[in-house]
Amino acid sequence: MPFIGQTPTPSARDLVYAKLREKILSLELPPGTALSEKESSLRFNVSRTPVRESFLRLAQEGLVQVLPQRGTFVSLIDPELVEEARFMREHLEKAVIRLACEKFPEEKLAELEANLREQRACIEREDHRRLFELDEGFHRTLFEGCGKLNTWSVIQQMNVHLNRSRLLRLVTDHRWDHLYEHHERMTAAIRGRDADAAERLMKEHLHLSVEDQPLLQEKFPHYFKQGE
Amino acid sequence: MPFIGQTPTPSARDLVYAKLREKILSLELPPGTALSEKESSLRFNVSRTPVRESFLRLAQEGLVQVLPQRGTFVSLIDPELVEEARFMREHLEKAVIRLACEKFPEEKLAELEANLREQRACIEREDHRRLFELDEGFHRTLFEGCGKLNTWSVIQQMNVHLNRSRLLRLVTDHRWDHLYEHHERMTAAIRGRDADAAERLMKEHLHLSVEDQPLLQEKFPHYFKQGE
DNA sequence: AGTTCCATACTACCATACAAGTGTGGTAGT
DNA sequence: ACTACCACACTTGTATGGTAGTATGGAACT
Repeated sequence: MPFIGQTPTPSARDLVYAKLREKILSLELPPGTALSEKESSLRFNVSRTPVRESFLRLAQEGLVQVLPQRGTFVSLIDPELVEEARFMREHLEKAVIRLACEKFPEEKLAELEANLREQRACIEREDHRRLFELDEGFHRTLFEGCGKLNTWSVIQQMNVHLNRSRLLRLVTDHRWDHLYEHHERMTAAIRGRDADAAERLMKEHLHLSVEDQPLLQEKFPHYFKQGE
Repeated sequence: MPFIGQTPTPSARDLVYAKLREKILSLELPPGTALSEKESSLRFNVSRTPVRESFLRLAQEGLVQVLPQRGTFVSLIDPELVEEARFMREHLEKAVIRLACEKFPEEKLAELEANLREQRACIEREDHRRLFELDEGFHRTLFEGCGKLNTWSVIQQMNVHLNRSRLLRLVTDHRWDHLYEHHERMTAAIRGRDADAAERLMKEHLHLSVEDQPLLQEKFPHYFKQGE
């Protein structure tokens, strides 16, 4: 029996998809890079079919752009999408953290606090990569504890654009301390059931992520889609 | 030159996708129906490839479920997804209608009012199908006027589940009059820049769409995913 | 020198063949 | 009658060849 679970054996398509997505989100494949079914199929030692299918999936998520008979390219970061991703997150996460102040399973709260501890450790040893993941995990746990995990998934999809932008920012700016502080104060607000404070904190927190967006666009102009 | 525009000639894949999606959302292919790449390829007179690719796309949107080596099935309606879709819409649309009360282009406001007129006509001649579309259009215009069209697209994706449920409701219940009245009052609130009233109206409006969800699940049990 | 045209080397799209896993119904054995 | 087993008819996953459209560089012509 080949391990029955959510992964009854990951297909070649899924593997290729995961690797490409990883490379795109980490900016190892920067915006604008040309991809090719054939080249990728050689690179991953599979046929063109699974490569092609992973391209289509990435295209649907907006990570690549497929131009028929011309080529497939890593999408430029669209500032409009970045802003709307922030907008969505702000309003949905404000609503969720309000829910959390009413009712939140103790187990998940402990998970948040464990996450906080690891964040502290990451700041010590300046492991920004892992800190980025922990930030994701923190917010995810919030949604999970409120039974809104599907909502989080949908946000995630829009979030890929915001995240590429945030990662770019990480290159030039290392002030990630506020981030931890925010998370800590939000957790405290949930414990204290102070919905108004929690909502206010969340709003500030999410506004930070696009704080110097214009500077980024100036610094890496060829990575961004220019306004119409 | 083959008409350069947004559709440089729709591919076979896109055509198959559009037709299947249409059939699924209209419940012509009810939840649970078995599909097959081969059968569909014969039906649409194309090879398996474009059919397969449209299946994958539908799967990513959650409209079908692909079980490797077993088959592809139209997804059951997941009540959890229906509720979260409503949750997302409530909070995002409340935020958007608030924006609309601050600033909304006159042109789009006129569009809303034209939509309202057509809604009235549809109620007269009991064209519920078209009324459903107009309802979609009304909300879409709201997002468009606020420059949040991408957000609407993301909502739409989650919305497919909510919509199948709403369509099911349409079969048994024809009281669509409130709907028009709500839309009219929301438009008035925007004109009068009364954000609090607008937000309250929107909240009520969206709560209506899942009003008798439990009854539906009782009436069409085999269309819904049962609780874990 | 500048312009037009065309061969060529790409691209993604589609059709088709084969591989591998799954469910089912019939059959042989008990 | 019942059970175990196996062949077979499905399913999706992968590989590959051919088609049509696109971009590009060089040759021929003005």
